[in-house]
Amino acid sequence: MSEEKQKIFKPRPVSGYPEWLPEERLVELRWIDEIRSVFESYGFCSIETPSVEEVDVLVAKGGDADKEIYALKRLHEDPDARSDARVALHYDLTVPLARYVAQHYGDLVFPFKRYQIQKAWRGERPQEGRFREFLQCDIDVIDNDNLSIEFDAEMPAIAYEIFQRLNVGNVTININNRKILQGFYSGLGLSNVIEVIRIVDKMDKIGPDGVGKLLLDELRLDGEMVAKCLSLAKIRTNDSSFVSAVRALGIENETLDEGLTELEFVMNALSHIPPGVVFADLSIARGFDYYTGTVYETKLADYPDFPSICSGGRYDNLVSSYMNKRLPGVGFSIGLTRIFVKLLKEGKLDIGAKSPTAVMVAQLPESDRALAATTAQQLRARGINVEMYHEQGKLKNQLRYAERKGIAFVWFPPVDDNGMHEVKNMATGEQVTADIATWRP
RNA sequence: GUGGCUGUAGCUCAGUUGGUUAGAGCGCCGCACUGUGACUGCGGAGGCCGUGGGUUCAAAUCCCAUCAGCCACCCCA
Repeated sequence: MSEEKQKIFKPRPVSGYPEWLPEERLVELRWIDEIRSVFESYGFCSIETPSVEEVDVLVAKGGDADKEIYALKRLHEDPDARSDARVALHYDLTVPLARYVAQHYGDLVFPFKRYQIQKAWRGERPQEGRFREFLQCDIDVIDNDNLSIEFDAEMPAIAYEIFQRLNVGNVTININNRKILQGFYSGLGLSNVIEVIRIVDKMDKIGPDGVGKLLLDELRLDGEMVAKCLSLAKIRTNDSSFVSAVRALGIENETLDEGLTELEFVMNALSHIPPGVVFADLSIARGFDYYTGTVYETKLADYPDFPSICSGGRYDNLVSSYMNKRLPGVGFSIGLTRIFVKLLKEGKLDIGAKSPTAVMVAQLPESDRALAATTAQQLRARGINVEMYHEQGKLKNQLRYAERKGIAFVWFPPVDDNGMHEVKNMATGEQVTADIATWRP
Protein backbone atom coordinates (compact mmCIF):
# COMPACT_ATOMS: atom_id res chain seq x y z
CA MET A 1 0.00 0.00 0.00
CA SER A 2 1.26 3.46 -0.83
CA GLU A 3 1.19 6.27 1.66
CA GLU A 4 -1.62 7.83 -0.29
CA LYS A 5 -4.76 7.86 1.71
CA GLN A 6 -7.25 5.27 0.66
CA LYS A 7 -10.29 6.78 -0.98
CA ILE A 8 -13.05 7.04 1.58
CA PHE A 9 -16.60 6.81 0.46
CA LYS A 10 -18.85 8.99 2.48
CA PRO A 11 -21.70 6.88 3.76
CA ARG A 12 -24.91 8.27 2.40
CA PRO A 13 -28.45 7.15 2.85
CA VAL A 14 -30.07 6.09 -0.40
CA SER A 15 -33.25 8.05 -0.67
CA GLY A 16 -36.37 5.99 -0.26
CA TYR A 17 -34.58 2.97 1.21
CA PRO A 18 -34.95 3.32 4.96
CA GLU A 19 -32.88 1.47 7.55
CA TRP A 20 -33.09 1.38 11.32
CA LEU A 21 -30.92 1.62 14.37
CA PRO A 22 -30.93 -1.53 16.50
CA GLU A 23 -33.38 -0.11 19.03
CA GLU A 24 -35.74 0.89 16.22
CA ARG A 25 -35.46 -2.46 14.52
CA LEU A 26 -36.40 -4.13 17.80
CA VAL A 27 -39.67 -2.22 17.74
CA GLU A 28 -40.26 -3.08 14.11
CA LEU A 29 -39.73 -6.76 14.88
CA ARG A 30 -42.19 -6.51 17.74
CA TRP A 31 -44.73 -5.01 15.35
CA ILE A 32 -44.21 -7.80 12.87
CA ASP A 33 -44.73 -10.34 15.63
CA GLU A 34 -47.97 -8.67 16.75
CA ILE A 35 -49.30 -8.49 13.22
CA ARG A 36 -48.42 -12.11 12.56
CA SER A 37 -50.07 -13.21 15.71
CA VAL A 38 -53.34 -11.40 14.92
CA PHE A 39 -53.35 -12.76 11.36
CA GLU A 40 -52.82 -16.26 12.64
CA SER A 41 -55.45 -15.88 15.31
CA TYR A 42 -57.96 -15.58 12.46
CA GLY A 43 -56.61 -18.68 10.79
CA PHE A 44 -54.51 -17.13 8.07
CA CYS A 45 -51.24 -18.79 7.17
CA SER A 46 -48.00 -17.33 5.95
CA ILE A 47 -46.45 -17.66 2.55
CA GLU A 48 -43.42 -16.01 1.07
CA THR A 49 -42.93 -15.40 -2.61
CA PRO A 50 -39.66 -14.41 -4.32
CA SER A 51 -38.69 -10.76 -4.50
CA VAL A 52 -38.99 -10.96 -8.26
CA GLU A 53 -41.63 -12.01 -10.72
CA GLU A 54 -41.46 -12.20 -14.45
CA VAL A 55 -42.09 -8.81 -15.95
CA ASP A 56 -45.06 -10.13 -17.89
CA VAL A 57 -46.70 -11.25 -14.67
CA LEU A 58 -46.24 -7.88 -13.04
CA VAL A 59 -47.44 -5.90 -16.01
CA ALA A 60 -50.45 -8.14 -16.63
CA LYS A 61 -52.57 -6.32 -14.07
CA GLY A 62 -52.52 -3.24 -16.23
CA GLY A 63 -52.86 0.27 -14.98
CA ASP A 64 -49.76 2.38 -15.03
CA ALA A 65 -48.04 0.42 -12.32
CA ASP A 66 -45.39 -0.62 -14.81
CA LYS A 67 -43.86 2.83 -14.65
CA GLU A 68 -42.90 2.06 -11.07
CA ILE A 69 -41.50 -1.39 -11.60
CA TYR A 70 -37.81 -1.98 -11.03
CA ALA A 71 -36.43 -4.44 -13.54
CA LEU A 72 -33.47 -6.55 -12.54
CA LYS A 73 -30.40 -7.11 -14.63
CA ARG A 74 -26.76 -7.93 -14.10
CA LEU A 75 -24.35 -5.02 -14.30
CA HIS A 76 -22.34 -6.61 -17.09
CA GLU A 77 -25.09 -8.48 -18.79
CA ASP A 78 -24.24 -9.50 -22.32
CA PRO A 79 -26.59 -7.40 -24.42
CA ASP A 80 -26.89 -10.21 -26.95
CA ALA A 81 -27.78 -12.80 -24.36
CA ARG A 82 -31.23 -14.26 -24.49
CA SER A 83 -33.06 -13.07 -21.45
CA ASP A 84 -36.52 -14.48 -21.83
CA ALA A 85 -36.96 -14.71 -18.11
CA ARG A 86 -36.87 -10.97 -17.61
CA VAL A 87 -37.61 -10.40 -13.99
CA ALA A 88 -38.49 -7.38 -11.89
CA LEU A 89 -39.06 -6.62 -8.22
CA HIS A 90 -42.68 -6.94 -7.16
CA TYR A 91 -44.39 -3.63 -6.39
CA ASP A 92 -47.11 -5.16 -4.21
CA LEU A 93 -47.98 -8.58 -2.83
CA THR A 94 -51.29 -9.10 -4.56
CA VAL A 95 -49.90 -9.77 -8.00
CA PRO A 96 -47.46 -12.38 -6.65
CA LEU A 97 -50.39 -13.91 -4.77
CA ALA A 98 -52.35 -14.25 -7.98
CA ARG A 99 -49.47 -16.05 -9.64
CA TYR A 100 -48.96 -18.21 -6.57
CA VAL A 101 -52.59 -19.27 -6.38
CA ALA A 102 -52.65 -20.16 -10.07
CA GLN A 103 -49.37 -22.03 -9.72
CA HIS A 104 -50.37 -24.10 -6.70
CA TYR A 105 -54.07 -24.25 -7.39
CA GLY A 106 -54.25 -28.02 -7.00
CA ASP A 107 -52.50 -28.02 -3.63
CA LEU A 108 -54.43 -25.24 -1.95
CA VAL A 109 -57.53 -25.58 0.19
CA PHE A 110 -60.24 -22.99 -0.48
CA PRO A 111 -61.17 -20.55 0.80
CA PHE A 112 -57.43 -19.97 0.75
CA LYS A 113 -56.43 -17.64 3.56
CA ARG A 114 -52.92 -16.33 3.48
CA TYR A 115 -50.85 -13.51 4.90
CA GLN A 116 -47.58 -12.24 3.59
CA ILE A 117 -45.18 -9.82 5.26
CA GLN A 118 -42.55 -8.78 2.76
CA LYS A 119 -40.78 -5.89 1.16
CA ALA A 120 -42.19 -4.27 -1.96
CA TRP A 121 -40.42 -1.86 -4.33
CA ARG A 122 -41.78 1.06 -6.28
CA GLY A 123 -39.84 3.52 -8.42
CA GLU A 124 -41.51 6.60 -7.03
CA ARG A 125 -40.02 9.86 -5.89
CA PRO A 126 -39.68 9.34 -2.17
CA GLN A 127 -41.16 11.79 0.30
CA GLU A 128 -42.87 11.65 3.63
CA GLY A 129 -44.79 8.39 3.86
CA ARG A 130 -43.53 7.23 0.48
CA PHE A 131 -40.64 4.91 -0.04
CA ARG A 132 -38.97 2.96 -2.80
CA GLU A 133 -38.51 -0.05 -0.56
CA PHE A 134 -41.06 -0.73 2.14
CA LEU A 135 -42.61 -3.48 4.20
CA GLN A 136 -46.16 -4.50 3.45
CA CYS A 137 -48.29 -6.77 5.56
CA ASP A 138 -50.88 -8.31 3.27
CA ILE A 139 -53.79 -10.50 4.14
CA ASP A 140 -56.18 -11.98 1.60
CA VAL A 141 -58.73 -14.70 1.26
CA ILE A 142 -59.49 -16.30 -2.10
CA ASP A 143 -62.29 -18.69 -2.98
CA ASN A 144 -63.73 -20.52 -5.95
CA ASP A 145 -66.59 -18.83 -7.80
CA ASN A 146 -68.06 -17.15 -4.75
CA LEU A 147 -66.60 -15.66 -1.62
CA SER A 148 -68.74 -14.96 1.41
CA ILE A 149 -69.43 -11.30 2.11
CA GLU A 150 -68.66 -12.10 5.73
CA PHE A 151 -64.98 -11.94 4.83
CA ASP A 152 -65.48 -8.36 3.68
CA ALA A 153 -66.64 -7.57 7.19
CA GLU A 154 -63.92 -9.59 8.88
CA MET A 155 -61.11 -7.67 7.23
CA PRO A 156 -61.64 -4.30 8.96
CA ALA A 157 -62.10 -6.11 12.26
CA ILE A 158 -58.68 -7.70 11.84
CA ALA A 159 -57.12 -4.38 10.89
CA TYR A 160 -58.68 -2.66 13.86
CA GLU A 161 -57.38 -5.30 16.25
CA ILE A 162 -53.88 -4.94 14.86
CA PHE A 163 -53.81 -1.18 15.22
CA GLN A 164 -55.03 -1.52 18.77
CA ARG A 165 -52.22 -3.94 19.55
CA LEU A 166 -49.58 -1.79 17.87
CA ASN A 167 -50.70 1.23 19.83
CA VAL A 168 -50.50 3.60 16.88
CA GLY A 169 -53.13 5.96 18.25
CA ASN A 170 -56.65 6.34 16.92
CA VAL A 171 -57.36 5.18 13.41
CA THR A 172 -60.24 5.81 11.06
CA ILE A 173 -61.35 3.01 8.79
CA ASN A 174 -63.34 4.27 5.81
CA ILE A 175 -65.29 1.76 3.80
CA ASN A 176 -67.04 2.06 0.49
CA ASN A 177 -68.22 -0.25 -2.24
CA ARG A 178 -67.22 0.24 -5.83
CA LYS A 179 -70.57 -1.10 -6.95
CA ILE A 180 -72.21 1.91 -5.36
CA LEU A 181 -70.00 4.25 -7.35
CA GLN A 182 -70.25 2.19 -10.50
CA GLY A 183 -74.03 1.87 -10.25
CA PHE A 184 -74.61 5.45 -9.24
CA TYR A 185 -72.55 6.92 -12.05
CA SER A 186 -74.00 4.52 -14.60
CA GLY A 187 -77.48 5.40 -13.36
CA LEU A 188 -76.59 9.04 -13.91
CA GLY A 189 -75.66 8.20 -17.46
CA LEU A 190 -71.91 8.63 -17.07
CA SER A 191 -69.69 6.40 -19.20
CA ASN A 192 -66.18 7.16 -17.94
CA VAL A 193 -66.76 5.79 -14.46
CA ILE A 194 -63.07 5.10 -13.75
CA GLU A 195 -62.18 8.72 -14.48
CA VAL A 196 -64.92 10.02 -12.25
CA ILE A 197 -63.78 7.76 -9.44
CA ARG A 198 -60.19 8.93 -9.86
CA ILE A 199 -61.25 12.53 -9.42
CA VAL A 200 -63.78 12.01 -6.65
CA ASP A 201 -61.07 10.13 -4.73
CA LYS A 202 -59.20 13.42 -4.33
CA MET A 203 -61.99 14.70 -2.10
CA ASP A 204 -60.06 14.70 1.16
CA LYS A 205 -57.19 16.53 -0.51
CA ILE A 206 -58.80 19.24 -2.62
CA GLY A 207 -62.29 19.35 -1.12
CA PRO A 208 -65.71 19.33 -2.80
CA ASP A 209 -65.05 22.56 -4.70
CA GLY A 210 -61.84 21.24 -6.18
CA VAL A 211 -63.47 17.98 -7.16
CA GLY A 212 -66.40 19.79 -8.69
CA LYS A 213 -64.08 21.97 -10.73
CA LEU A 214 -62.13 19.00 -12.06
CA LEU A 215 -65.33 17.19 -13.01
CA LEU A 216 -66.50 20.27 -14.89
CA ASP A 217 -63.19 21.11 -16.57
CA GLU A 218 -61.64 17.73 -17.24
CA LEU A 219 -64.64 15.52 -17.82
CA ARG A 220 -67.01 18.17 -19.10
CA LEU A 221 -69.85 16.99 -16.90
CA ASP A 222 -72.79 19.31 -16.64
CA GLY A 223 -73.56 21.14 -13.43
CA GLU A 224 -76.38 18.89 -12.36
CA MET A 225 -74.30 15.73 -12.72
CA VAL A 226 -71.46 17.32 -10.79
CA ALA A 227 -73.88 18.24 -8.03
CA LYS A 228 -75.14 14.64 -7.85
CA CYS A 229 -71.60 13.23 -7.77
CA LEU A 230 -70.68 15.59 -4.97
CA SER A 231 -73.84 14.78 -3.03
CA LEU A 232 -72.94 11.11 -3.15
CA ALA A 233 -69.33 11.75 -2.19
CA LYS A 234 -70.38 13.82 0.81
CA ILE A 235 -72.20 10.92 2.41
CA ARG A 236 -70.33 9.60 5.38
CA THR A 237 -72.01 7.74 8.24
CA ASN A 238 -70.92 5.56 11.10
CA ASP A 239 -73.81 3.15 10.64
CA SER A 240 -76.04 1.92 7.82
CA SER A 241 -77.97 5.18 7.53
CA PHE A 242 -76.00 5.96 4.38
CA VAL A 243 -78.47 3.73 2.53
CA SER A 244 -81.40 6.09 2.89
CA ALA A 245 -79.13 9.05 2.15
CA VAL A 246 -78.19 7.49 -1.17
CA ARG A 247 -81.77 6.54 -1.96
CA ALA A 248 -82.76 10.13 -1.39
CA LEU A 249 -80.63 11.12 -4.38
CA GLY A 250 -83.09 9.24 -6.57
CA ILE A 251 -80.80 7.15 -8.74
CA GLU A 252 -82.15 3.73 -9.74
CA ASN A 253 -79.64 1.07 -10.68
CA GLU A 254 -79.23 -2.63 -10.02
CA THR A 255 -75.50 -2.48 -9.35
CA LEU A 256 -76.08 0.40 -6.99
CA ASP A 257 -78.59 -1.71 -5.06
CA GLU A 258 -76.12 -4.57 -4.79
CA GLY A 259 -73.44 -2.26 -3.51
CA LEU A 260 -75.74 -0.74 -0.93
CA THR A 261 -76.79 -4.15 0.35
CA GLU A 262 -73.17 -5.29 0.63
CA LEU A 263 -71.94 -2.20 2.38
CA GLU A 264 -74.91 -2.27 4.71
CA PHE A 265 -74.05 -5.84 5.67
CA VAL A 266 -70.43 -4.91 6.33
CA MET A 267 -71.33 -1.90 8.43
CA ASN A 268 -73.81 -3.88 10.52
CA ALA A 269 -71.28 -6.63 11.08
CA LEU A 270 -68.77 -4.10 12.39
CA SER A 271 -71.08 -2.52 14.92
CA HIS A 272 -69.08 -4.08 17.77
CA ILE A 273 -66.16 -1.75 17.04
CA PRO A 274 -66.29 1.38 19.22
CA PRO A 275 -67.86 4.42 17.55
CA GLY A 276 -65.62 6.89 15.76
CA VAL A 277 -63.52 4.26 14.01
CA VAL A 278 -65.47 2.71 11.15
CA PHE A 279 -67.28 4.86 8.60
CA ALA A 280 -69.17 4.24 5.42
CA ASP A 281 -67.55 6.94 3.31
CA LEU A 282 -68.87 7.17 -0.20
CA SER A 283 -66.04 9.35 -1.44
CA ILE A 284 -63.26 6.85 -1.11
CA ALA A 285 -62.24 4.56 -3.92
CA ARG A 286 -58.65 3.79 -2.99
CA GLY A 287 -56.42 1.19 -4.44
CA PHE A 288 -55.75 -0.25 -7.82
CA ASP A 289 -58.30 -0.50 -10.57
CA TYR A 290 -58.95 -4.17 -10.01
CA TYR A 291 -61.16 -3.61 -6.97
CA THR A 292 -64.77 -4.39 -7.78
CA GLY A 293 -66.67 -4.33 -4.49
CA THR A 294 -65.82 -3.36 -0.94
CA VAL A 295 -62.89 -0.98 -0.60
CA TYR A 296 -61.07 0.05 2.56
CA GLU A 297 -58.90 2.95 3.48
CA THR A 298 -57.41 3.50 6.93
CA LYS A 299 -55.89 6.69 8.25
CA LEU A 300 -54.16 7.78 11.40
CA ALA A 301 -56.75 9.96 13.11
CA ASP A 302 -54.09 12.32 14.47
CA TYR A 303 -52.65 12.98 11.02
CA PRO A 304 -55.54 13.45 8.61
CA ASP A 305 -53.24 14.74 5.85
CA PHE A 306 -51.02 11.71 6.05
CA PRO A 307 -51.82 9.12 3.37
CA SER A 308 -53.66 5.88 3.93
CA ILE A 309 -51.82 3.42 6.14
CA CYS A 310 -53.86 0.36 5.28
CA SER A 311 -56.09 -0.22 2.35
CA GLY A 312 -57.51 -2.93 0.21
CA GLY A 313 -60.73 -4.35 -1.02
CA ARG A 314 -62.53 -7.01 -2.96
CA TYR A 315 -61.63 -8.11 -6.45
CA ASP A 316 -63.68 -10.45 -8.61
CA ASN A 317 -61.14 -12.22 -10.57
CA LEU A 318 -57.67 -12.54 -9.23
CA VAL A 319 -56.20 -15.13 -11.53
CA SER A 320 -57.94 -14.44 -14.83
CA SER A 321 -54.63 -13.84 -16.56
CA TYR A 322 -53.27 -17.24 -15.49
CA MET A 323 -56.16 -19.68 -15.61
CA ASN A 324 -59.67 -20.03 -16.85
CA LYS A 325 -61.34 -19.83 -13.49
CA ARG A 326 -63.16 -17.26 -11.47
CA LEU A 327 -61.50 -16.73 -8.11
CA PRO A 328 -62.82 -13.74 -6.15
CA GLY A 329 -60.87 -12.44 -3.19
CA VAL A 330 -60.80 -9.77 -0.55
CA GLY A 331 -57.91 -8.44 1.48
CA PHE A 332 -55.90 -5.47 2.61
CA SER A 333 -52.36 -4.36 3.03
CA ILE A 334 -50.83 -2.56 5.98
CA GLY A 335 -48.10 -0.11 5.07
CA LEU A 336 -45.90 -0.93 8.01
CA THR A 337 -42.94 1.20 6.93
CA ARG A 338 -45.18 4.18 6.31
CA ILE A 339 -46.72 4.04 9.79
CA PHE A 340 -43.46 3.19 11.49
CA VAL A 341 -41.52 6.10 10.01
CA LYS A 342 -44.31 8.56 10.70
CA LEU A 343 -44.60 7.62 14.37
CA LEU A 344 -40.83 7.54 14.69
CA LYS A 345 -40.62 11.05 13.31
CA GLU A 346 -43.38 12.27 15.61
CA GLY A 347 -41.66 10.73 18.62
CA LYS A 348 -44.66 8.50 19.24
CA LEU A 349 -42.77 5.25 19.01
CA ASP A 350 -41.99 3.48 22.23
CA ILE A 351 -38.27 3.05 21.59
CA GLY A 352 -36.69 0.86 24.24
CA ALA A 353 -33.35 -0.81 24.77
CA LYS A 354 -30.65 -0.97 22.14
CA SER A 355 -30.41 -4.74 22.43
CA PRO A 356 -32.55 -7.72 23.32
CA THR A 357 -30.22 -8.56 26.20
CA ALA A 358 -31.92 -8.81 29.57
CA VAL A 359 -28.88 -9.70 31.66
CA MET A 360 -25.18 -9.02 31.23
CA VAL A 361 -22.76 -11.19 33.17
CA ALA A 362 -19.91 -9.03 34.42
CA GLN A 363 -16.35 -10.18 34.95
CA LEU A 364 -14.35 -9.09 37.95
CA PRO A 365 -10.58 -9.43 37.92
CA GLU A 366 -10.67 -12.27 40.38
CA SER A 367 -13.73 -13.97 39.02
CA ASP A 368 -13.71 -17.32 37.31
CA ARG A 369 -14.33 -17.15 33.56
CA ALA A 370 -15.69 -20.65 33.44
CA LEU A 371 -18.15 -19.90 36.21
CA ALA A 372 -19.31 -16.77 34.39
CA ALA A 373 -19.88 -18.78 31.22
CA THR A 374 -21.80 -21.47 33.10
CA THR A 375 -23.91 -18.85 34.80
CA ALA A 376 -24.82 -17.25 31.49
CA GLN A 377 -25.65 -20.62 30.03
CA GLN A 378 -27.89 -21.57 32.95
CA LEU A 379 -29.83 -18.34 32.67
CA ARG A 380 -30.19 -18.76 28.90
CA ALA A 381 -31.48 -22.28 29.41
CA ARG A 382 -34.29 -20.69 31.39
CA GLY A 383 -35.24 -18.51 28.44
CA ILE A 384 -33.49 -15.33 29.50
CA ASN A 385 -31.43 -13.33 27.00
CA VAL A 386 -27.94 -13.18 28.46
CA GLU A 387 -24.68 -11.81 27.17
CA MET A 388 -21.25 -11.94 28.73
CA TYR A 389 -18.86 -9.06 28.91
CA HIS A 390 -15.87 -10.67 27.28
CA GLU A 391 -13.11 -8.46 28.61
CA GLN A 392 -11.95 -8.27 32.16
CA GLY A 393 -11.80 -4.52 31.75
CA LYS A 394 -12.69 -1.93 34.30
CA LEU A 395 -15.99 -2.64 35.93
CA LYS A 396 -16.87 0.97 35.23
CA ASN A 397 -16.68 0.30 31.53
CA GLN A 398 -18.71 -2.86 31.87
CA LEU A 399 -21.50 -1.04 33.67
CA ARG A 400 -21.34 1.84 31.26
CA TYR A 401 -21.71 -0.59 28.39
CA ALA A 402 -24.74 -2.21 30.01
CA GLU A 403 -26.26 1.15 30.79
CA ARG A 404 -25.86 2.50 27.30
CA LYS A 405 -27.23 -0.59 25.68
CA GLY A 406 -30.25 -0.53 27.91
CA ILE A 407 -29.47 -3.84 29.56
CA ALA A 408 -31.65 -3.94 32.64
CA PHE A 409 -29.60 -6.27 34.86
CA VAL A 410 -25.92 -6.94 35.48
CA TRP A 411 -25.07 -10.30 37.00
CA PHE A 412 -22.12 -10.90 39.32
CA PRO A 413 -21.15 -14.53 39.81
CA PRO A 414 -19.57 -15.31 43.19
CA VAL A 415 -15.84 -14.72 43.48
CA ASP A 416 -15.14 -17.40 46.08
CA ASP A 417 -16.61 -20.71 47.18
CA ASN A 418 -18.75 -19.20 49.90
CA GLY A 419 -19.96 -16.30 47.78
CA MET A 420 -23.42 -15.74 46.40
CA HIS A 421 -24.60 -14.69 43.00
CA GLU A 422 -25.59 -11.05 42.92
CA VAL A 423 -27.66 -9.11 40.44
CA LYS A 424 -27.75 -5.36 40.01
CA ASN A 425 -30.81 -3.56 38.75
CA MET A 426 -29.46 -0.85 36.46
CA ALA A 427 -32.52 1.34 36.74
CA THR A 428 -32.56 1.52 40.53
CA GLY A 429 -28.91 0.77 41.22
CA GLU A 430 -29.98 -1.78 43.78
CA GLN A 431 -27.82 -4.89 44.03
CA VAL A 432 -29.06 -8.05 45.76
CA THR A 433 -28.15 -11.71 46.06
CA ALA A 434 -29.96 -13.95 43.62
CA ASP A 435 -30.67 -17.62 43.08
CA ILE A 436 -29.66 -18.62 39.59
CA ALA A 437 -32.35 -21.32 39.45
CA THR A 438 -35.30 -19.12 40.29
CA TRP A 439 -34.40 -15.49 39.54
CA ARG A 440 -36.56 -13.74 36.95
CA PRO A 441 -35.97 -10.40 35.27
C1' G B 1 -41.48 11.48 -14.92
C1' U B 2 -42.53 17.42 -14.03
C1' G B 3 -41.62 21.72 -10.86
C1' G B 4 -39.61 24.43 -6.21
C1' C B 5 -36.02 24.61 -2.08
C1' U B 6 -31.39 22.93 0.19
C1' G B 7 -25.99 20.69 0.49
C1' U B 8 -20.15 23.12 6.24
C1' A B 9 -17.52 17.32 11.67
C1' G B 10 -21.16 10.97 13.05
C1' C B 11 -25.82 14.42 14.29
C1' U B 12 -28.08 19.63 14.71
C1' C B 13 -26.28 23.96 13.00
C1' A B 14 -22.91 29.03 13.29
C1' G B 15 -19.64 31.18 9.75
C1' U B 16 -19.94 38.97 9.36
C1' U B 17 -20.03 43.31 2.73
C1' G B 18 -15.26 37.26 -0.62
C1' G B 19 -9.58 38.22 3.56
C1' U B 20 -4.64 34.22 7.26
C1' U B 21 -4.10 27.70 10.39
C1' A B 22 -13.03 26.70 9.57
C1' G B 23 -16.29 27.13 14.86
C1' A B 24 -20.15 25.56 18.70
C1' G B 25 -23.41 22.07 21.06
C1' C B 26 -24.48 16.94 21.20
C1' G B 27 -22.13 12.29 20.32
C1' C B 28 -17.37 9.49 20.29
C1' C B 29 -12.30 8.19 22.69
C1' G B 30 -9.10 8.93 27.12
C1' C B 31 -7.98 10.51 32.27
C1' A B 32 -9.70 11.92 37.40
C1' C B 33 -11.62 6.16 39.74
C1' U B 34 -7.65 -0.68 38.40
C1' G B 35 -15.14 -4.02 42.71
C1' U B 36 -19.96 -0.45 40.51
C1' G B 37 -22.88 3.24 35.24
C1' A B 38 -26.08 7.84 34.91
C1' C B 39 -23.60 13.70 37.46
C1' U B 40 -19.04 16.75 37.21
C1' G B 41 -14.11 18.42 35.61
C1' C B 42 -10.00 18.17 32.23
C1' G B 43 -7.84 16.45 27.66
C1' G B 44 -8.21 14.24 22.56
C1' A B 45 -9.67 12.49 17.73
C1' G B 46 -12.76 13.90 13.75
C1' G B 47 -13.94 18.57 7.88
C1' C B 48 -10.29 19.07 0.28
C1' C B 49 -17.17 23.47 3.39
C1' G B 50 -21.45 17.49 -1.90
C1' U B 51 -18.43 17.13 -6.75
C1' G B 52 -16.25 19.56 -11.20
C1' G B 53 -15.22 24.03 -13.60
C1' G B 54 -15.13 29.54 -13.74
C1' U B 55 -14.46 34.87 -11.79
C1' U B 56 -10.57 37.04 -8.37
C1' C B 57 -4.27 38.84 -5.63
C1' A B 58 -7.73 35.90 -2.49
C1' A B 59 -13.77 31.61 -2.62
C1' A B 60 -17.30 27.77 2.52
C1' U B 61 -18.94 32.77 0.75
C1' C B 62 -19.98 35.14 -6.20
C1' C B 63 -21.27 32.48 -11.28
C1' C B 64 -22.15 27.85 -14.23
C1' A B 65 -22.70 22.70 -14.47
C1' U B 66 -23.42 18.15 -12.09
C1' C B 67 -24.77 14.83 -8.24
C1' A B 68 -27.45 14.11 -3.84
C1' G B 69 -31.27 15.29 -0.25
C1' C B 70 -36.08 17.51 1.08
C1' C B 71 -41.02 19.25 -0.52
C1' A B 72 -45.18 19.59 -4.15
C1' C B 73 -47.55 17.19 -8.49
C1' C B 74 -48.45 12.21 -10.34
C1' C B 75 -49.44 7.66 -8.09
C1' C B 76 -50.14 4.85 -3.85
C1' A B 77 -48.93 1.17 1.63
